Amino acid sequence: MPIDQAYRRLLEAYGPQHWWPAQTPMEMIVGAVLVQHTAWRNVERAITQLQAAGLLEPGPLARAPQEELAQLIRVAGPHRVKARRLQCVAQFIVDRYGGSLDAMFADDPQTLRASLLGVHGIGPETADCIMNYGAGAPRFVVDAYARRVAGRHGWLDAKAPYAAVQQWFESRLPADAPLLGELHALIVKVGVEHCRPTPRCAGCPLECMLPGAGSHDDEPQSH
DNA sequence: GTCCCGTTGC
DNA sequence: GCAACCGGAC
Repeated sequence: MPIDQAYRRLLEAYGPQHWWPAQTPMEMIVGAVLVQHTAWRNVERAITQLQAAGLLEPGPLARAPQEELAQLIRVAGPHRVKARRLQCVAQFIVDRYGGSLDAMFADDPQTLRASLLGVHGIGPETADCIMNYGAGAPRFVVDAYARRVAGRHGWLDAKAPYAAVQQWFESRLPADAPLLGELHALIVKVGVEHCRPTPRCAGCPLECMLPGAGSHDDEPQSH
């Protein structure tokens, strides 16, 4: 069972990440949409803009002029696409739960996840971010980094369907929302720092877990 | 030029 | 299955 060992190594190396980095649940949801295929650095700037404009609430966000909203989040990549997505999510919260996130998170988890997947702009990864970090459901968030790390370590096929990758992780770990949330955060960190498109294995906390680790003679030695 | 904590539409 | 969305950082 390499994954629980990997979790311990990452936690030891990096410490708790305390995700999701947000002041409120709505900010968390907005961040989860904005971060799609975008560097987090730019998402932070966009959220600051939305905060200043008073648009980190479902009602105001849903009612804002789309062009205006798009300009505010311009820094976060495909802004017109994401403006539309944010408003769909905000409208969903208003329509289905009267704008109350407490009401939304009190809904049955399986029902809520299915409903979220029906909202334009929310795919499986974004839905699971909201389910774990928002609703406190024991869901592992499968992102490109998780696929990359797992694929390179030979744990599974990186191109497997979302549900299959998620099942691989969840079946090997406790059904514990904080733990699964922490693992996702740690995997993002190791992904940003080491498991990049071109791997930077030197100094990686998971270096010694690579297939064939210790059998190579071309690795820089640290002692 | 490549890549970024994806999702949608063709 | 794959391009479009898009600006910023390296």
